[in-house]
Amino acid sequence: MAMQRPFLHPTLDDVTLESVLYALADPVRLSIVCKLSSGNCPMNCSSAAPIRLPKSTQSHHYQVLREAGLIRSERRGTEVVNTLRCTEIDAKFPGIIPAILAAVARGTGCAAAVETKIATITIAEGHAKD
Amino acid sequence: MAMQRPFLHPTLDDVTLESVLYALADPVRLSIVCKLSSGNCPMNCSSAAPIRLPKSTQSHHYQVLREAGLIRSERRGTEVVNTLRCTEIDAKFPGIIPAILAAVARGTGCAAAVETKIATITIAEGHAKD
DNA sequence: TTCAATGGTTCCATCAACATGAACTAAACA
DNA sequence: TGTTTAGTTCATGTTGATGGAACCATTGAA
Repeated sequence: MAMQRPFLHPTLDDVTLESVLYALADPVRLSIVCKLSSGNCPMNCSSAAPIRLPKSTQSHHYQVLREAGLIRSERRGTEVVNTLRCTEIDAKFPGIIPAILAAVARGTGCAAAVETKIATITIAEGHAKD
Repeated sequence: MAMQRPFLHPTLDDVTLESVLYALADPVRLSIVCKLSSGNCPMNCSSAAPIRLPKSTQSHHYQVLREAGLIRSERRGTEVVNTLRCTEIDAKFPGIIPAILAAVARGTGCAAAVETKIATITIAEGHAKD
């Protein structure tokens, strides 16, 4: 049985500012990074992503984050655990990640809204089924 | 004769972290912001954009920067002068813009490569004509 | 006034990249 | 050998970047 394709992580040299900014410019991905950052420990994909997000969409977002150099992914049995590469990134681009996370934490960034929005949709669907 | 359509600038409240990051995630736009920042004075579109960039492309990028809240544009006769709204943005999202500009200034960001790339193309075209 | 030059904008087509639903796969375990 | 779990891959509609062509407003000269 063929081994599953391994994950590719860019070296720090290959990480570009543009890719990092691009990866963080999406509310879902920003929310994932925030959750990984607040958890401070490896998290599998489902637990770090907003609830009720299609798996394919999750997989895509993790790929973007991984290829931008923001996270490191490792297989553990059936699941994939992800950790932030914040320390490395902060060594190359000092201050950027902390400033962004701080903005989100203050509520001026709207990553929190993703959870709220999805919760709202969930509620609306629940009502629709009534 | 009809007045030219006025520019629309978002209020600081309407500026989102995601839009700001998205706008800065493009090498051309990042290069424009750097040039405006280093100049520290209003600059018209052509002088802030990388050389040899088609006018329609410039126009598009200025629109994205304007709608993200990063620049303010005003008509002065036949030209449009642009200024950074860094002070405002920095009040809402402290530290982000300075950290990004610092990364570019150190050469770890690749916005400078835009000019280099275009200069290379220009040289190559020059050679081709020989 | 009329006319050309300047500096941008708008429209359009093209091509690449992203988001997501449907179908598929590897690993773990009964 | 099922069956469940957790992600991946494929196919497709949507969006964004790019750049050529045509257009518009302002300025300055004849």
